[in-house]
Amino acid sequence: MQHRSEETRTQLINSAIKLFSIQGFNTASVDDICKDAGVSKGAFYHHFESKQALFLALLDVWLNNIDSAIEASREKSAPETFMQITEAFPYIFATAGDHLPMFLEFWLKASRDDEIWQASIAPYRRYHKYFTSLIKKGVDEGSFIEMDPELASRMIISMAMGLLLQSLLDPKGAKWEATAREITDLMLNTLLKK
Amino acid sequence: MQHRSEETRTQLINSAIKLFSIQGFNTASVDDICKDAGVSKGAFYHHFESKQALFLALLDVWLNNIDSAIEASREKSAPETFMQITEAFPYIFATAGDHLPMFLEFWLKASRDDEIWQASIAPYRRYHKYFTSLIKKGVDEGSFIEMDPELASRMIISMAMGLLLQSLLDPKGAKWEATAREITDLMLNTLLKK
DNA sequence: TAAAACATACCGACTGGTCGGTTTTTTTGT
DNA sequence: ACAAAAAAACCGACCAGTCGGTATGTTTTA
Repeated sequence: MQHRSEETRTQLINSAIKLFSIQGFNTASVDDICKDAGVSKGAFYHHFESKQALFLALLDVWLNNIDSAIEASREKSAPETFMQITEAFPYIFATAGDHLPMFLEFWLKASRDDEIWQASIAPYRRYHKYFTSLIKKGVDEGSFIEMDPELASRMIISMAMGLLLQSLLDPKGAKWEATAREITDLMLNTLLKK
Repeated sequence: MQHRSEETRTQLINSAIKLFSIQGFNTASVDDICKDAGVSKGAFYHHFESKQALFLALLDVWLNNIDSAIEASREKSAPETFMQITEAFPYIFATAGDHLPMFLEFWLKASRDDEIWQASIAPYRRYHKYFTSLIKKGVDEGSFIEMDPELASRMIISMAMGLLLQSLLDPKGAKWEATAREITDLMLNTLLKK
């Protein structure tokens, strides 16, 4: 088979996402991941230098997914408009919501591991800048109430993060996850529109 | 000494909070905790049935702290008024903000461990009910805009959770943690007041 | 046939938890 | 009041098992 090597690597990453989400980084052992992927330990260390390197590869995959989602939403709506915010959110929810424990796992590890922190923070800054610029534009055009743009964007992102967490925590989680987009819209319309 | 037993237990809990916050539940070993507390392993397992039992004890301490904070804020302001919300937030921020990694640790473990989930969810339900009743009252009295009370309270709690997380994640974390209360007030005043 | 991909066997460090025994505190008997 | 006895608190060596990682051998690919 030609692409066997690539398939092995993909299998390892998929199994890692699955097991890290269920068990967490520490509890899910390398052996577990290999077993789930149907691959030997030797194959694992052929593709990844260490368990930490695998985690960084996972982070890379995840950030690329979000990147694609944002880009897709930018192409769908007119450039640099307020609609981009509401367009982008469903993508972010869909991508992050599927692997929410993994999401938290990233944050926890990033807060304790500088290598992972550095890998995570750059895209976060990019999104933050993106939202900020959009809101600033809205304020300049008079379509939003007067408010510090950075503050406003931070509040919106906070809303999104909080809602994501609540959909994990709440017994009615599924219900709220489904309406997360509507709540965000309501928030945007109520808070920002004049 | 009379209270030696009690002091040993307290020391173990304090060391556990400290090390779990820094290293996380899995990485911080029982030996590490005992060493930090200046106590033997035998003493540890005399006070706690298992490492998991220690974690549940920590959760109990933390929830009691928040309980006290909420109660304190209820006593300070007139009963069942809107002010209680803004009064309570600084306490919640102060209590949770000090041990934010621990905060995430609780959530992660709760999402994977039903025993911890059950221990965590009851107080959460209580606070949620508390906020909901306050907002419902405001709507009835006409001091808030028309809005589903549960939805409104959920948005506020989401804001608070999201802001807490951001203060951990952001390089300007300290700045935002300091102004978290002001942002929440702004949110409340802008979104809910007619 | 050489190199890349994968499998197997193994290592030392470390883990949560146990256990026999010692010290300290409290209760009891007189 | 005071020692004897019982109970609670504490100690630290130790166990069986697991971990991430390595060394070496076998198969597959180009």
